[in-house]
Amino acid sequence: MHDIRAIRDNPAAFDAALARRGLPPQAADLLALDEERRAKILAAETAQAAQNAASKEVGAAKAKGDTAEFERLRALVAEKKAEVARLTEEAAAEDARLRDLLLMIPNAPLPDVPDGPDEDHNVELRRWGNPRNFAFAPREHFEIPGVKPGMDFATAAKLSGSRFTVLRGAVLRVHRALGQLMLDTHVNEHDLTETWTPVLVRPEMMLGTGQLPKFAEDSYETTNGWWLVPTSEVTLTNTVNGEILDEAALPIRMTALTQCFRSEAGSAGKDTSGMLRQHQFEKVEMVSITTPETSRAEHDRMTGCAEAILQKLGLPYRVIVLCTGDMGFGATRTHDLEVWLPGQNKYREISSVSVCGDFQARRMNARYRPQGGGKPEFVHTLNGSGLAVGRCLIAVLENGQQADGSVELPAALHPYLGGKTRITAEGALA
RNA sequence: GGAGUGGUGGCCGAGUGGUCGAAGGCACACCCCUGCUAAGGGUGCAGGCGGGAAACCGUCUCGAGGGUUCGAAUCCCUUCCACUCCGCCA
Repeated sequence: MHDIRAIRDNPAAFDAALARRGLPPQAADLLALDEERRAKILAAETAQAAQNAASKEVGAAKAKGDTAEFERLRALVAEKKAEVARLTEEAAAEDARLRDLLLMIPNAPLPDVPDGPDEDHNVELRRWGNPRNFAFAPREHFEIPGVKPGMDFATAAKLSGSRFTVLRGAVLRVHRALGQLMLDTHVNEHDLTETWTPVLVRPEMMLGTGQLPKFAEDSYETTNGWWLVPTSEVTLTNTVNGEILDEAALPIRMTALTQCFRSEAGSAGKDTSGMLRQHQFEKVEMVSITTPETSRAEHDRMTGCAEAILQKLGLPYRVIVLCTGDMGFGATRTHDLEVWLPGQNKYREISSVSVCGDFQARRMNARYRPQGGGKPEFVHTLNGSGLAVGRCLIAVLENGQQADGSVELPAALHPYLGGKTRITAEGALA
């Protein structure tokens, strides 16, 4: 959420930021509403002050036994009270209107984010690793003979419908190993605190991180008003919702392995084969809570944490910075990691690492008290996948596939597989 | 699901109709003393909103919403949440 005072101070900068997102200017409308709102507040508070003053006099009049004056003041208070009630209600309504509008406006891109309308204008920052040369036509993950017995879409469709997968045996073991490898790496080597959270949350939390109110159709709501998290960014980030933290406690670095639930509304026809795009998937998430001064450096650090996983697995990838038109709602800058999928012969997103500035913090009212005292300030928040486990499984399978239908697994996984190194063409761990 | 208790400032914790935005403690900041490793003293220190160049002023907030009253953290209603006991249960 944007700070209305910042918009007041520099409306042109605000509209320029919107323009970079491909949105029409809104500062004038917002500020007009803000004017109205402040006028209402002033009127309401002036009336309130009058009522309070009269109230005090009432007490004095009563103490003196001045009945006439007492009754006169009583009437005055009653009159003011009605006026106050009307004006405060109007002021609150203006305030809510303004807030509702602000909640729907995306974050401003940082200056060094490339401009562009869509993903074609994203900029590649670097590549790591070289795609294998296959002496045969590499298959997509769900076509690999050794994978097929462990990846059952028909049964999943019976149970739940499309965009679900049933995993079994060796493939599932690799899936589980990947999650463990990621968590261990982040905990042991990156100093993140492993955290286990609910996946059902109150709507206020979804509002805090920005999924609500604008993107309600992308997530699932339960019959009693909980929401299934589309990412544990929601729970990890909202752990500081409403808090005033000591600066000394920052940065707070968390990681979690959770189920994620997305309705994938609007993605009909996209990635319908395999388990690339699912309604339910597993993801290791990273979240950092920092001061404003350190959030940019933290962004690079977090990007590195995600890259480390792909490097351990020997999976070729590239890092891109999303252009203004492709960035998510709450981000000021986003790095996507795209892993090489030989079956598709392209790089596909496997991680997205964003620095959100104080955008989410303002929604959550999450602050810290600066060292040396002073007023609380909003924290900065960052989140990133480290990594999407299902997509990582796909990458491991496709990159490790052999001509005979078996899959060679990365050495980093072997300890998590009881020393086994491959999936046979028949689907067994060996 | 049944019965009960409770929600106060960054934290802990007093406060049961007016003099309370709120004692005390902790934490934190600055200063003094001491002189050395969980010593002492002093001062300051809730947050939001609005006005103001600023000093500062106004206003709201004691989970939330509503009510009683001239006046509510304190009384009443509703609601949310937490905890305890019982029941059920992975």
